[in-house]
Order: sequence, then C-alpha cells, then structure tokens
Amino acid sequence: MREIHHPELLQNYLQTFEIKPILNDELLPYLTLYRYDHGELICTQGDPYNHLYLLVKGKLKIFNTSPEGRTLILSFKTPLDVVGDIEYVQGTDFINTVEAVSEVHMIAIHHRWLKKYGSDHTPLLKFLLNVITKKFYVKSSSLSFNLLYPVEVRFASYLLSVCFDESDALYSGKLSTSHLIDAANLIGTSYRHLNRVIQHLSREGLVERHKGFIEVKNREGLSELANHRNIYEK
Amino acid sequence: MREIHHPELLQNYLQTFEIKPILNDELLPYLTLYRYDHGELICTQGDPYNHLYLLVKGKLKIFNTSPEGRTLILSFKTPLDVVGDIEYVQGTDFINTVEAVSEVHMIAIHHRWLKKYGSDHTPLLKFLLNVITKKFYVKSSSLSFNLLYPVEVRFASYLLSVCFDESDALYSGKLSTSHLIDAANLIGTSYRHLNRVIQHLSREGLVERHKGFIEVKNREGLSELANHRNIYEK
DNA sequence: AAAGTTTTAGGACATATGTCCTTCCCAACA
DNA sequence: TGTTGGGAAGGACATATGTCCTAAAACTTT
Repeated sequence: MREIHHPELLQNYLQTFEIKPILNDELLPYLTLYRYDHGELICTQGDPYNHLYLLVKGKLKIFNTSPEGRTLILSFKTPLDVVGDIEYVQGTDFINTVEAVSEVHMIAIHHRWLKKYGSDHTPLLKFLLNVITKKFYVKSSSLSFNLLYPVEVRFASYLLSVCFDESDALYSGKLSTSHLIDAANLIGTSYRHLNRVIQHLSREGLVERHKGFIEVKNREGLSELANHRNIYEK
Repeated sequence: MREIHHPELLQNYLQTFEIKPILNDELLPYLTLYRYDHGELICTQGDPYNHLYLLVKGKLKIFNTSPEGRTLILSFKTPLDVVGDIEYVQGTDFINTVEAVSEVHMIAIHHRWLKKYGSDHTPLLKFLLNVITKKFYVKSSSLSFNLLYPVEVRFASYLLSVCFDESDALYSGKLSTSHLIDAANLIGTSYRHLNRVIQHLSREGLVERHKGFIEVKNREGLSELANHRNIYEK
C-alpha cells in the first residue's frame, strides 16, 4: 500500500464518479488516495474500523473466514464501490477481509472526519443507503445461488468472474493453478471436490487443464451452466 | 388484514418503540395501523412496492421463491422491525414474501408520503441505514451458516426459532407436522431429507415424533447442535 | 363397515461433497 | 546424477442430500 500524492488524479476520480456531490466541502481536504498491488490486503476481518474507502480503480475480492477456519468468498467489486460502509454505520470492526485482485486505487476518508462532518449530510446518507441496499440485493441472491446450485455451477460462475477482467488481457480466460485452493475456499467447497468438478468440466470440453493454469475453452457454455448469473461479480 | 382504528394504541406503539423521533410531523397523519392473523400474507414477492411497514407486534416470516420453484426462508422478524425498507430505497418491487406467524400489528406508511415528507429527513435516513445494515449482517451470517453447516444443524436452529415464541405458549416446543413441508423448503432442503434428519434427532433424544406434531425434548441439546446460533431469528 | 382417496413416513438408489491418504511430478540441493 | 521435499492430482471410502417410488395411516365417501 502506498499513498499517491497526485491531486489531479484525485480530482479526476472525484469527477468521473461524481463523488463531490455526496461529500460536503469540509470533508474534501481529508481525502487520501491509496494504491494497492495485486494480492495486497486493504483490511482484514476483525481489524478496527478506521477508514471508509471508495474504490475508484481495479478489482477487489471480499471474503470471510469462519470460526472453523473455512474461507468463503462474498463478492468481487469494481468501481465505483464502497468498503467500510456497513462498519461505518454500525461502528463495528471489519467483518470481512478485502484483497486487491489487480492494481487498485482507493480514496480513503478517516471515520473521525466522516463522523464530524458527514453524519448529517443528506446526500452522503442517501448515497450510503443506496450502496448498502445494493449490497443487500447481491448478498441476498448470493445466498439463494449457493443454496440452490451445486459447486459445478458456482465454479462456472466464478471462472467467468475471475478470468475475464477486461483491464487485464494477459490473464484472459485463464486461472492460475496456484489459485485453485483459494478458489475452492472462495466457492465454499474443498480443494478435492473442486478438482473433481474441473475434471468433469474438462471432459465436457468447457475448460482445459494445462501445466500451471486452467483455460476456459467455451465461455458461452460456462455461462449457460452458470445460468447466466455472475454471482461473484460486483 | 384489517385496519385497526385505535389512535391510543397507535400512540402507544409510537412511544414504546420511539418511532416519533425518526418521523417528521408531516408524516404522522398518514400512519395506519393494520392487523394480520396467523398465516396471512403482508406482501408477496413481485408485488409493487406501496407501503413501508413497521412491525410493532407479533412475528413475521420472510421467504423467497426461486425461479425453479424452491422456497427459501430468509428470516423471522420481531418488533421493532421494518418491512419494505430496501424496496423503498431502491424503488423496486417486493423481493420477498412476508407472512404473519402469529397475530401481527404493523404500522404502514404509503411511499407517496414517505417520498414527499421523509426523503430528506435525517433521522429517518439514519434509522433506515441502521436497520438495513443490521439486515445485511443477518443475511451475511445466514449465508455462511447455510454454506458451512448441514441440514441437521440448520433444522435445529430453525426448530428453536419457530417453536419458542414467548407470546404463544400453546405451541411451545412443538412443530405441527403439517408445517414440515414448509419447514423443509424454508431450510433449503427436501421434505424427504428433513424426515431423515428428524429420525436422526429422534434417535439422539433431541426431539420426539408424535401424531400431528414434533416435540422438542432437549432444547439445550438442540441449541448445542445449532452452535448456539439462532440464524433464523430476527 | 368397505372401498377409494389423500396424506405422510420411509425404502432404494443416485448424486454431491468431504476426508484422508497415496502417487506422481518437479524443483532444489547435495 | 541421485536424493529429498513440497505441491498438486487423484483414488478410496464415508457422509450428506436429492429423486422417485412404495407402504402405511388417516380420512372420505358410499
């Protein structure tokens, strides 16, 4: 993580995503722009809540570890999105871990200033309401999806989400083998079972197993299998 | 459903749950008090959004039916809680079906007035933020719970939620057999499998099967099995 | 009461998934 | 070049759950 001292870029982001209208002017001096590299953690489950983050560039992975030590993916996020909103409203520690999937830029606001200047600012409140209700929808459909469909379908959806980041043509259609254990945890299954599922998808010609990575051979077919639902996206 | 013309009772509820501070005075004349009986539907998935409801008495069951026709329980609610908040913020149709489990009293506000008088009322916005983030937490832990634990554990949790409504001593510790199919759908499993699980719980002495109902024999044991998590509560 | 009908529990079998362990491959190193 | 260690894939078996069907029970109708 590195701070980016680059007022023009910050202004640029503020304009692109129309962030200014939702903040009051007193808050503007307290915005900081940060950069995270692929794999870096923005925050970890249980961390005390400090900043509200606005994701303005890149892709985030949100996940959670259960008391038993199993890891569950919750979602992927792309701009514009917010991290720490729920925690800000409830004043609680972070409930999830947030990791950068690609190079990521985030605008951070310390909760001190947010409480001081923003807690009665109607546009901000409305913005948060809007963002959080959307998160609720996503969570809600994710719940149904997980309960209703087997791992194969979930993995298809996951593959589509993780392998086709437009901003990263290199990895297009490929999933590095070293991420398979992660992937299994993220989908909510075991590594062993994921392998079984990959074998099966392989036999169906939807993916191909190569040394070091898995390649999507039939994107349409996977999408079909996943019921056209990108449950892990956004 | 019946309207209750009873200004004192309404006032009483407004006070008990400290509702007045979150509403502005212009809204007060537009509050209506409704009563629903056991089994009645307050709203059905897909219904256009009309009212925001405040649950002030009784217990609600929230569920959702998938495209494939399977029914999933989402939560139970007790006072004070809100129905239609997400829909109000997003301006969308109802995403879930809401059913009265016991006799229920709800205060309804038509969205017309809410938009007109409440959309910039900070205390209301904050109240909604608070309620919705709590719902998010519940949904979030529900997701993990369902993904991590087998039906037996979920059913134990369900039994504890549904069989011990303090306001309904008659049904204490009992689940009517006629509700078993419902229960299965609600937990996200098949009727067949639920029966298997009941057999098993029976052999363990946690519940007993009688003609017409299932009786909880060992509440503590069930709670233990459910990891002390009342996932379907609230 | 007898016959038919509906409801409810459970049998049989298939599929989905988890756990544990073994084998194989490759890289690092002696 | 042989050895060793680690990681990745897959075999074997157990458990969880779904689907379809049957048997038993309860309820209706004649």
